Amino acid sequence: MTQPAFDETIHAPIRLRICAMLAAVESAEFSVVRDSIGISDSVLSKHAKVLQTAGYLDLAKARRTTWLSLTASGRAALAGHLAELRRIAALAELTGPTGPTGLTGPEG
Amino acid sequence: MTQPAFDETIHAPIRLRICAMLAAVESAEFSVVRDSIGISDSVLSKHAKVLQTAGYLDLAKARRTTWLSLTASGRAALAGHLAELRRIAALAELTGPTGPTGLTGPEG
DNA sequence: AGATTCACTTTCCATGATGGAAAGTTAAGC
DNA sequence: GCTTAACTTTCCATCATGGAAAGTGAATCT
Repeated sequence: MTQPAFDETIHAPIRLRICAMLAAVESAEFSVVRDSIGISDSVLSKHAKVLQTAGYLDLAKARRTTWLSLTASGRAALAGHLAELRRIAALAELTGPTGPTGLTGPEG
Repeated sequence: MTQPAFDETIHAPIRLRICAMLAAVESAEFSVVRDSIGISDSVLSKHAKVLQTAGYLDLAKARRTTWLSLTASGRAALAGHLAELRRIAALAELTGPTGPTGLTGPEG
């Protein structure tokens, strides 16, 4: 199974949204992704290129539209990153103060 | 209950770790946080200041050590951010390709 | 008391990310 | 051939981030 691994390429806010969105589908149109996330052409284009360069995204041009899809590697990296986020979040969700370490402050 | 809200201040990798770590306890020593996360003095000091300026972190000096603790506002912001991350992640976890929108690519 | 150490804090500096705007590119349509 | 649609690149300005080193102030030592 997927092991937790923090991935800075995926972590960036916009790229995290792009990846999460694409994870649920086989592929999506450039314009749909752009509008769903609410960013400009140039910004999506640039972030898509970063993901593509990392081997996480595939850009397929069909006629006039470009279809974006995660590669197997991209899906794996996203899964790993989400696992790591859950791991980090789990620390925080031991229901607040006075957790497992029992650390207390100066006035404790 | 906490509503999902993406928080850029918290999202930065190191600050996310700091917040998640502090969420589980009442407070922790500067040096413990620094070593747990594996960063330098100056980096923790600077990130702590960012969180403090945002009203999320409290710095209390007791004798020689500084204790870090999340403020109520910080806990709320972290909870909101984690909720948003879960929301985003949920999109990705509808078990991969061929999700709810049924979008398919050029060869579909 | 003065020197030293500890535990951070700030400054300095260099690099890399990020975004908006505008210009550039290319296939498709008229 | 000219225009349009749909991106891609470039240009530019700003901000974030980190390491190294200098600075600060409260202990502790001699």
